[in-house]
Amino acid sequence: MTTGLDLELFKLKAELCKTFADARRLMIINCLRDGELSVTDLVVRLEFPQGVVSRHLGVLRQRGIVDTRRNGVNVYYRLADSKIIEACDTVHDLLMQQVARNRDLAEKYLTDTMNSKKGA
Amino acid sequence: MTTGLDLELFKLKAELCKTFADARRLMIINCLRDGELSVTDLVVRLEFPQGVVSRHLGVLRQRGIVDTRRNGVNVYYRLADSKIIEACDTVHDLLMQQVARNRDLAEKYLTDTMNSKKGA
DNA sequence: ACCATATATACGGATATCCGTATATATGCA
DNA sequence: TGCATATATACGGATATCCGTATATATGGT
Repeated sequence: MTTGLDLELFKLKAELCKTFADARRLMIINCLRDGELSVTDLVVRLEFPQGVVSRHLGVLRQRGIVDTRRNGVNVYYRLADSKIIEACDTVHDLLMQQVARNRDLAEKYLTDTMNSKKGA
Repeated sequence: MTTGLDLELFKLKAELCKTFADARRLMIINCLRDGELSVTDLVVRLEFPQGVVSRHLGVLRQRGIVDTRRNGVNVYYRLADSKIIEACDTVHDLLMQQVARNRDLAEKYLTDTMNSKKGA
C-alpha cells in the first residue's frame, strides 16, 4: 500500500540527506561539533570565501540543522540537535565499512591480476 | 590543521550522502530492508518506470549500497551492509525530531499571531 | 551622521542530477 | 536460430546545485 503520504515522507528524508550531500557543508558541521562559532571563525578555519560560508550556513539554518545567536555584530552558529553528530558519525562508519570492502576487493583484484601475469 | 586529506574524506562522505539524497532511491532501499528483490519486483511494488528503477539500482550498485545476484534472467538486489538500514533509521529519527521542532514553532507562531489579532 | 566590520544576498555561469522513453543487451526456451 | 522476458543503457531536455565575486544590509563605535 503506497499511500502517497509515504512519498512525501521520503521526499523530506531526501531533502534532509541533500543537506549533508556537500563536502563544504559537512566540514562546517564538523567545525561546529564542539560548540558554536561565528561566521568569521569559520571563514578563518576553513578558508572558504566568506560569501560561500554564509550561503552554506543559510542552507543549514533553513533546514533546521543549525541555530543562531546574535551578539553585536557577530552571529554565532551551533548545531541544532545532538542527533546531527550521530548522523555524521553513522555516515563516517558506513564510509569506513565501504573503504574496507573496497580495499578487500582491490587486494583480491591485484592478486588475481598478478596470478594471471598482467591484465589487458 | 587542514591536511587536504580531510577534504578528500569529506568529499567521499558527501558522495555517500548524495546516494541517499533522492526520494526514489530511499524508497528502493526501504523495499530491500527485509530481503532481496528482483528489478521486476521493485517495478511492481513502486510503480516507477522500469528504466528508472534500473537506473537507480545502477547508482546504488556503483556506490556499494547494494549487491546483486543473478538467477537466470532475473537479477536480485539486496542491501550490501546492515549499517545502511541503521543510517536510514538515523535519518528518520532526525527528521522526526525536526518535525517535532517545527510543530512547536508552528504552534508558537500561530499563538503569537492570534494574540496580535492578525499578521500582515 | 559616518565609518568600519560582520554577515547576508544577488548575479551569471558551469556542472550535475533526474526524468521519461526508446533502444540495446542478456538469458532461457522451443 | 528465433522468440519472449528481464534488465541495462543511451538520448535529449528540464531543473537544481554550487561556485566566485560583487554588492547589499546590519550593527556598533566615534
